[in-house]
Amino acid sequence: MEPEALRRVHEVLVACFGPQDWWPAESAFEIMVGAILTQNTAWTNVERALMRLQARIPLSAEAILRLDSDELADALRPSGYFNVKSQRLRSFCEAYLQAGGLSGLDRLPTPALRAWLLGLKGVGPETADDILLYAFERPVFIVDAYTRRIFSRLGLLAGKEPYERIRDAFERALGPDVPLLKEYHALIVQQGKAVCRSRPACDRCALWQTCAAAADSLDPSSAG
DNA sequence: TACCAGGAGAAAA
DNA sequence: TTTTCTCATGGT
Repeated sequence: MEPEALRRVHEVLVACFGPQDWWPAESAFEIMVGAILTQNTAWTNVERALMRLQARIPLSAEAILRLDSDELADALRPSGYFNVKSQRLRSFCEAYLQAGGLSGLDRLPTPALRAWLLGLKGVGPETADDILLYAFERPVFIVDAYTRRIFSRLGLLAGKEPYERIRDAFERALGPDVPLLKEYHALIVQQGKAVCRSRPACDRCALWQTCAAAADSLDPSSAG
């Protein structure tokens, strides 16, 4: 993964979409809850679920654990997979409190914190890195379906590389720059929504084509 | 009506 | 080890 190519893509995405200022949440704990609820789910549905949950309880691990299981699942219904996600959220809250909450976990070095997250049921690599980057402000790169789609379109990824290989390549190329890593992922999500799965790109990908043209214009080797 | 969305875990091959 | 199946609502 060429660092220069990744920086150029970032320039193009900033030019197309502007600053994103992510993650949309009021607290680190809300980021963690959102990261679990957004698994394979549109963010608008996650927002509905968060609103329903906050209409019932203040958003805290203690309050979630006090909530009846059925009522928790019902609150999460709009985010889909509500039975699965209610169990995952409860087990996350139990482990979170046991580990000393935000301050307790924040004392861990990044590799240990990542290992702790990955040891939780329902937290895979993407969710763990969402939490590490946005809730704990640790320098990790998040690899999601949009990352694979966009960078395979650009010819920079084959698309089926293992998660860790892609993450490592991006982190080495971009360096431990938390604001950059946050913004880059947010921009990828914005761009990813404009890129459909069909090949070659269809009309729905007009925005993507605009960005691709902008990328070409920034690439001195592709002039002409 | 059919497809897709900011995944993860379990089972099957 | 890799692939397939399951979980589920809401928008287009």
